[in-house]
Amino acid sequence: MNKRLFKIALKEKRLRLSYPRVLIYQELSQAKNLLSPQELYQSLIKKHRKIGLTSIYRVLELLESLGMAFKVTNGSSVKYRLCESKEHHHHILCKGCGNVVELNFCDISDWSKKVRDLTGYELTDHQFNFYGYCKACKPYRVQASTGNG
Amino acid sequence: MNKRLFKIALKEKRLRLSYPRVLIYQELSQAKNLLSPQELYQSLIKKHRKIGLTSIYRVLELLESLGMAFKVTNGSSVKYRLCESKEHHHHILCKGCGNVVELNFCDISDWSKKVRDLTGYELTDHQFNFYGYCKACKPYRVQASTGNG
DNA sequence: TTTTTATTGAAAAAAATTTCAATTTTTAAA
DNA sequence: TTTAAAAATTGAAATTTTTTTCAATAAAAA
Repeated sequence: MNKRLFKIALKEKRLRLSYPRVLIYQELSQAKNLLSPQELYQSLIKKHRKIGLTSIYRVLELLESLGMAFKVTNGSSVKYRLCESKEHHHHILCKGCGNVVELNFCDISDWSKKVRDLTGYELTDHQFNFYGYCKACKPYRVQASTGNG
Repeated sequence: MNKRLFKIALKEKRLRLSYPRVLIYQELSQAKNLLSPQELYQSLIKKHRKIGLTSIYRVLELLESLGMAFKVTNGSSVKYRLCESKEHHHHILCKGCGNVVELNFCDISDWSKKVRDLTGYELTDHQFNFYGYCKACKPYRVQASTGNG
């Protein structure tokens, strides 16, 4: 997702396009792999950019809340990547290599109705995550859980 | 979910039914509200139980990985509750009061096929979370996001 | 029992969050 | 424009939360 859209998203929420926000956004968008807050911080420091670790955490959280970044928690490791699509979507993660693929479809209508009827809740949003093995990892797969009822 | 099932689950995974595990399980099962690791720890210390904070974190993680507890992250607050059902299920959280309801259904067949066809991944498990407002909070609802595509 | 193996918890380390004064950005006024 | 005022944002330091390490202990198996 490109910088222009970030700018627009910020404007919409009356948030400011500050230097740290741009820095962090750019660094993420250039990254080949998922980045941890620490990696992101070190990477910027190495480039002699003025940035505080606090801002790293804050901006990553902001990007996630805007639906522009995806947070991958793997055990105790936390990493982020920018989303390719600006539309609402879900993700699937490979349990072997950690690769993430975006799923740009979302048929939630049946679910919504069922959930509403069953609980009386008014749905505002949702989050689906899928886990599995990608084509490359499948052959090496050991002891995969089934765990989906 | 009762203690017997915890015992069985541990045995299946060749894990031991240790005193800290039982303690924490019981404390959670008696809790009226969701509990943070710190709350759980303080609560046990007040009752003069011998327990380390490290174990709290470890056992909560264990329970979650067994599908017996649910971790609710709300901003920077982390809380846990025991699941009522031992079957695979999903959750819906109220954005107003934080209440959690279990959703004991899961029609994932369409999704599975779609995801497999689209990505080539072999699915092992998934996690759905829904957010919204419960009946009680609906009238007070302010500025709800739509965010579900 | 004895042996093997898993688990614990204190302490240390690391990660994440909060606080708050200084700074930056935006808006409003001249 | 330029300047002044208002509001949001920053980051260093302090704090809190979470994780790791590892020797001691407890549980299960032999």
